[in-house]
Amino acid sequence: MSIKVTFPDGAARDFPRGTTGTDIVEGISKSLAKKTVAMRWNGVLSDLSDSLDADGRIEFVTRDSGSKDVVDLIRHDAAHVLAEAVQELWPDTQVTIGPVIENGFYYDFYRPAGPFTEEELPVIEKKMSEIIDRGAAFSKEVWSRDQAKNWFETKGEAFKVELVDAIPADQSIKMYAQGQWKDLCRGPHMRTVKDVGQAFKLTKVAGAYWRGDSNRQVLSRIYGTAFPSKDQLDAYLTMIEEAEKRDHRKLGRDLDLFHFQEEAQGSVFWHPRGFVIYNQMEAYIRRRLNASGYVEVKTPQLMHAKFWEQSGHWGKYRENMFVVPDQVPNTEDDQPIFEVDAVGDLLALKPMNCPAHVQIFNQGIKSYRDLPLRMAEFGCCHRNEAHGALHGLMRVRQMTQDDAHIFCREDQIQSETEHFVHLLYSVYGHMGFENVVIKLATRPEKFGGTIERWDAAEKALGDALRATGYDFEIAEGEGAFYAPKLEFHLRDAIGRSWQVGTLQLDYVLPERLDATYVAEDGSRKYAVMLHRAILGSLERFIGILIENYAGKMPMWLAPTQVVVATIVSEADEYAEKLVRQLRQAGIRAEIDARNEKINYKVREHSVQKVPLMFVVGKREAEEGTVSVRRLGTEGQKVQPFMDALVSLMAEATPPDLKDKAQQKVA
RNA sequence: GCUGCCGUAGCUCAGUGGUAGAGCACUCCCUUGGUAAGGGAGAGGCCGUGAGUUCAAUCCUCACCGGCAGCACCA
Repeated sequence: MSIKVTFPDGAARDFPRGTTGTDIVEGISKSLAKKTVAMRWNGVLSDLSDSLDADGRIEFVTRDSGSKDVVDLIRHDAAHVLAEAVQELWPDTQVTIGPVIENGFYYDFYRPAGPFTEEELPVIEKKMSEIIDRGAAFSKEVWSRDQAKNWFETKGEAFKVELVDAIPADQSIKMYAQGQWKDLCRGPHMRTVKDVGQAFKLTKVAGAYWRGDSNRQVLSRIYGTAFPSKDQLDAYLTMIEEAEKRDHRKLGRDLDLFHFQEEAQGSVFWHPRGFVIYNQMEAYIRRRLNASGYVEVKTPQLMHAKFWEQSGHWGKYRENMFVVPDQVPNTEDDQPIFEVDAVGDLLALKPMNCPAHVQIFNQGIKSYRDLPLRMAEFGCCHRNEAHGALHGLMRVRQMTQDDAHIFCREDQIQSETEHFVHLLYSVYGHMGFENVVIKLATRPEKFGGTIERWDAAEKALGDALRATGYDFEIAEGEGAFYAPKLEFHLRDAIGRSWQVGTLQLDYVLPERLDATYVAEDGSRKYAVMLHRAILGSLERFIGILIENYAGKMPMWLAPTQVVVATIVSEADEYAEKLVRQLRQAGIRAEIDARNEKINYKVREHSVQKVPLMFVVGKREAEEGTVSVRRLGTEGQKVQPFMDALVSLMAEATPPDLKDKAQQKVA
């Protein structure tokens, strides 16, 4: 009996049934066999030692290819080595899981003596090196459920026992041994632990909940990363260091954009320079919304708790709301400040704008002809986020969203979605973002409404997305309880992904708050609501912008667009005149006539990331010129001031207005 | 909120059981210098807060507050 094995180049050969990948590769060439650590069998990444029982396609995974397969295998195996090292050092430590993640791997442990410390990492790394040098081969065994349970129970591995129990009955239980050490694992693995190589590093320790459940045991997680070569590891570590320099929290302080302080945790103090960016962004998005058929409204910050009961927020969202007693505070020192025992005495700061927008929709009677109604608000919302969740501008307690609600008919969902996605991509394009990840978040376990409606809504969103041609992922079960949603994610400097834009399809709120319109046939129908935001919160979006540009904001957003710097004090008067003219032209210009050398001024404004400098000395003052120096470039260009002003004005035009100007010309 | 680490001048950080130091920034003086740091002087800190140990605490212990990382939660 033989099987037919097809190679990547299309050639096919017969091998005896039960041949292993190792047999095949060794038959081809010793040098290839030496480099090969795993295979793809019919497209599935597999152990090289697997025996092959049917016809199929084979592809060898070589360690020096540097492919994602190899990197993942190295990291996965490194996680096993990490676990063995930890158990060798602290035998009473229990192992749990150790997956590969985007830039490395981690392993969660339970150590009775307490969590690991940073200081222990080098010790563990050393032990890992030893284990790798010992070079034990990986070998796979398929065990029965009882055998696996007994083995882990005997070893006191309570977490592993739970994992074994969780494996579906129809799946086999695979154990991988590396020498004496064995772990439950779905594999695959490389040939030996030596294949991991020495280009690995443990990066940090942190707590993590067992099975991601905050009610369960906190485990001690060790993060690490590994690469095929030392050079790649070093390059990665350098990249991380560089990325940390663009942390918006650091840049916010260095560039005097904003600050936080403990009396207002999670709320931003925008400094004049930072608020320029904020205002530019708000003005930009307001123009875009106006041009896209939105109307703008403003609704109350504080509303009665009864209102939130009606909207459903009081029940579902109260723990995230800031609640304020509707009472005069007691001024007696020995008395409680407030005496509140009923919802009737409470107000709440709005965490969302949607219910208030429904109130505006509900004023007067709406006809199907009024739909879609796109209602926007730069709504300032307060959410009582957990302390540990706060993160600079990315996660705040007071935020302003470029929020809007589209009230529409069921048959308008798809066209409104497409309309929105096009607008969103146009905005992201203007902001310089190309890598947008879209997720379609589908029905969660707990959901409101009917399955039919969910299916229809998910289909509408999916169809609309497909019509726009953008790729998207499905985030299974991640939808809001009332509706599926689209999430638009951007990355920060160190690769963390943040949701910015969103589009949520909501049938529930219009029904709760009675948002109806008169249909063509005269009947009353509930409107469908699309909750949508492009930037998400302005705070977060600006945080991402700062990191994306490493603080070097494009001209239209730069807090200071140009500094006129004098070389000698004889040019002061000329410089003042230029700044006046620049400001009259709407340019954000500053003068630097300090008693400092030009080198010093150039350095300082470069560090402050001012995009342009007009340097003026005696010569320029006499000739009516400026010496233009652009951030990030060497050398300068002397040109007449008016020429420089005209090109600066063009460059400082916001991208949407630039587009418009171009359209006019065309 | 949970786990761990951290908390000294505006910033970045040294440091010691006997109440503190550097560089940059800041103020003043000298210097008018042609594209990334000219020279000098000065001012600036209840060493996060509160208890405890000690003859003595910025340093040791505990609690609290805050920051950071991860988790959980989310724009």
